[in-house]
Amino acid sequence: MSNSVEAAYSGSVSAISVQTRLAAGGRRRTEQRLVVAEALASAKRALSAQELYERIRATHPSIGRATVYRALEAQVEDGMASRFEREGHISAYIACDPEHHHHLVCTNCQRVEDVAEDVVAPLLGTVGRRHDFKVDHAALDFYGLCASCRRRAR
Amino acid sequence: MSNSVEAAYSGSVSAISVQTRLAAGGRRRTEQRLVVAEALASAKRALSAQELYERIRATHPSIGRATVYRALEAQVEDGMASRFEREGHISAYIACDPEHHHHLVCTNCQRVEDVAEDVVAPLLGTVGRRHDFKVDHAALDFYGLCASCRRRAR
DNA sequence: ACACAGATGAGACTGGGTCTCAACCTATTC
DNA sequence: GAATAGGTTGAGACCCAGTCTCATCTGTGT
Repeated sequence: MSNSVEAAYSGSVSAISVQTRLAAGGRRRTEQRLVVAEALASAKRALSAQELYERIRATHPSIGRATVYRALEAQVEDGMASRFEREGHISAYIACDPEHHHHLVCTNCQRVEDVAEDVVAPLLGTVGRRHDFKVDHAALDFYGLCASCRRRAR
Repeated sequence: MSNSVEAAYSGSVSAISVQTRLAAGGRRRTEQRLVVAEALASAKRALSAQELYERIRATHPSIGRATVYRALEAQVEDGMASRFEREGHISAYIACDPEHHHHLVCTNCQRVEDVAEDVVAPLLGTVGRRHDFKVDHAALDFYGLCASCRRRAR
């Protein structure tokens, strides 16, 4: 496998932090897990496990389907990705920073943006107080049309 | 089938509005759809389609599995219920008012509360403005421990 | 280098969900 | 109330995302 995988990392998720988190909690840093993380990070949109598997197979034909599923599961657990639901009862995954867990999902182009944390943060406290409920985690996903799809629609 | 189905309705969702919405958009009012709506409404917690099917079979052994799935799907479309994801990639459903689409899900007892609408409503506008994104719908689900489970835990 | 334990790949398997189709209802029209 | 049209139902086949198993391999601490 190529070491260009490293170089492929760019943008908000640095290669170093990915390297670190790939080995979180007694997990091993394997080529496959790195490839899956890279493929997801470079997608910049929500992909199902199956779609990701097929993409990866183009360049790494020997990778197993179960490996991709397991790697995605591990990434979600370690906060490197988050999962949400797409139409048709299938899971979709997107790479993300551990601090940005809420998303704007464009229902047209499937592109995903992070929601600014300071917009949603106050809500968690408010909700907990108002309902006497200890919020552990929340899935705040907004679906709609992104700016460019809206422009194109006209 | 009994007409006690009607009587079973109580609380926030009135029998009349259910009757009306059961026939929304050229849909027909059938015994089965009414039974499914009733069973979900009286559950007061999130149930998977399979669980609901089994509950209903206890009193209506002849109902088909597909019918329950279809009825739930229709209810979600018509705003009488909403669907969200439970651990293990399965969908869970809960009856709700068309105005209350956001939930506090207790990860211990699976009970679900509605989030007060006025708490989340401002957020939709804010998010749309901040990110130049036309929010169509949002899934705002908060997971954690409800007051009574927290008390019991001590 | 060695040993241990986590990770992998292939494929069987599971089970939630969907589809098909003939028979059946519900609502509407005459 | 009979006729009609078209949505709905139940049974079971079917699909496919996701999981499990197990022999083999490989990363990691010593």
